[in-house]
Amino acid sequence: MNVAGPAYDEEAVDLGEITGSLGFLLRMAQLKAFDFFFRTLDGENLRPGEFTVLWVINLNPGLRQGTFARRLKIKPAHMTKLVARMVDQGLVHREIPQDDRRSVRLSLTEGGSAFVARYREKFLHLHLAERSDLTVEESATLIHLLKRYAGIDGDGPCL
Amino acid sequence: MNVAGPAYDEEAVDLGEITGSLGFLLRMAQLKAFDFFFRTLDGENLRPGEFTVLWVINLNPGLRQGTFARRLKIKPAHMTKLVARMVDQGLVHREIPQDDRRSVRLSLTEGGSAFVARYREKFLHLHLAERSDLTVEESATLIHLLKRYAGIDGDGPCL
DNA sequence: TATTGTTATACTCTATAACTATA
DNA sequence: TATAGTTATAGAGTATAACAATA
Repeated sequence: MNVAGPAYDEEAVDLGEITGSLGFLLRMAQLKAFDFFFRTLDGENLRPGEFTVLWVINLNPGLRQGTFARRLKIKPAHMTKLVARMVDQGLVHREIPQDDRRSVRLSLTEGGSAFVARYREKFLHLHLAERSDLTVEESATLIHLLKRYAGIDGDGPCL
Repeated sequence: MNVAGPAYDEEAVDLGEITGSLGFLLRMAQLKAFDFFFRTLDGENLRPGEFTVLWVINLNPGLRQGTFARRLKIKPAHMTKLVARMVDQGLVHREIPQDDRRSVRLSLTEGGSAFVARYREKFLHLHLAERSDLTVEESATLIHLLKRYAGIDGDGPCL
């Protein structure tokens, strides 16, 4: 059972068929991606989830809070806290429209736009770093298949 | 009430270049995979992370707690709580070896083995369900690329 | 009555540091 | 001193339900 493995002092751990589990692999891959993220943006006051929200508001100013939340699969209660924090940081502007005063429409402040602009390059550059061990073609395939699986853009009914 | 169609009343949200971000896609994919998981195992007292730990202990009985934790990228403090819970549930057995009494060696109890055996099929069957929208070939490619990216099994130094 | 968002609570996972008991 | 694991604390993310204001 004991083949000459890579780590002599570390006991070898057989993962068995669980390596065929998409859920397991997604978790391990996400840990690696986050590792890249935080290593690259070390010291910056920036978290992946928050930047994504700012990014999408920047591209779609004036849409309702719930619309953003559903699209990014963020729960309403969590979205409230996220938005409140960003408002406190002076990045996001909330507006209650007269035609439906239950709703909240979101847009970025000048500071918010500047924030997105400032980190845009780092964020996009990160995509290359994330792919490190794969070839350019393999990366493109991985991105494509993940989009398909997650139902983003592509063909399906992408609510 | 709103019947047919991909929601005409829902405002369209442009995600822009962030759909090329591996981190973003991994998060969206993981949400979908977890959704499958909990829908398939609805009502069962089973969480993906916990089952994975039991699974790996079952395949490698007697290894040290820290070895399992490092391999599954679980932090020591969290691992302690996970193991304590499983011991309380009568699934896991802890043993302090005489040659190094700082360490803890883990194995499954009879109940633990039975637990893994009982859910094994559901867990493996889930892998097929997870892939739903992709062809068999695409699924295999996705699994392969994720393994490569995450550094699991394959070629690299898989600590 | 239904919907939009908020508040409150709780639990999981993560991060960190201080601690123990061994080595 | 260093290591294996524990304890304690804090924060983010998620889930849920009850709630207010509005439709």
